[in-house]
Amino acid sequence: MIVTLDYESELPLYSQLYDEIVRGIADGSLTSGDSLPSVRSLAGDLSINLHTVNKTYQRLKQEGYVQIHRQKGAVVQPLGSVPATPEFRAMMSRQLRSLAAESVCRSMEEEEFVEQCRSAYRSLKGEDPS
Amino acid sequence: MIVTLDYESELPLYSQLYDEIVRGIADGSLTSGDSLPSVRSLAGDLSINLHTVNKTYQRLKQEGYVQIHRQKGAVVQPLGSVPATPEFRAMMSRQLRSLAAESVCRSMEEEEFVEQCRSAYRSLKGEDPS
DNA sequence: CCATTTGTTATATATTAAGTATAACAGATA
DNA sequence: TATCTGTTATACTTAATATATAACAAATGG
Repeated sequence: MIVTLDYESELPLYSQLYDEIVRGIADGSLTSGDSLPSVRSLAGDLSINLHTVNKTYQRLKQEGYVQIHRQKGAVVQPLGSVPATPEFRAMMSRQLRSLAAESVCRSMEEEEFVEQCRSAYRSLKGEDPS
Repeated sequence: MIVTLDYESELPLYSQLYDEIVRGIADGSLTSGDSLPSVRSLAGDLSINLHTVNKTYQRLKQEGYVQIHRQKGAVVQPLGSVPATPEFRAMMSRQLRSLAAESVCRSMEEEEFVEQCRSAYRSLKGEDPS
């Protein structure tokens, strides 16, 4: 799994890393039982601090995406073991409303907006984006 | 237009305020030619600093949502005068991919995901969310 | 048994973002 | 000419982000 970080991004590094790993789980490149690299080795590969990686792993654990064992490291949980909680849905709704508002202001019609969303979803599944 | 700010949010105040105003433009409660409150009066109403409001207005201006005149203040531009630039589409795509990845991990099916997106869009237009 | 690797915890520090507090300036208006 | 407007400048506090070291504890493999 190849991870690239953008130091110019407004998103913090630990957050970018979090996103990439979640994407890996979603698209199947990371699957149940896989171990993530150790915090030290991944930090070394990315040339960032071990605590930054650790913060990412702690968040992944808190959400339930991985379990952390003393020696095996961060182990990916089965896809679907994390429920769509009300908190998640609320967060999703907030973000979607902001995106939708900007899209409306920019004259994006409902169908184009929805198709962008659908294509984002399908791109994870390796399906035809159409 | 009623604006409420959440000091517990991870989003900065100027960003929350930005979102609310864009939403106002999108849903029609703010329309072409309307003047936003002066930075001082809005800051007073919200009990925040004038610079925080000013930062919001500067971003709105930069995006093209408002024009700022010396005495009239921030004047809302016609809906649709801001194009869906490639930069906007890229930002939208990034956010949607993150949302979609988390949704896939949480076993949200494509149709449910897409319907959440559609409903976020429709809620702005006062249409039936179904 | 022992060295190594693992996550974990603890400090300390530097940088930047966010928000506030004041003050002053300049253009427009009544 | 007061008074409103946005604007600019300076200073300050707080919190978030990221880094740098160091040490500890559990598990593994030789």
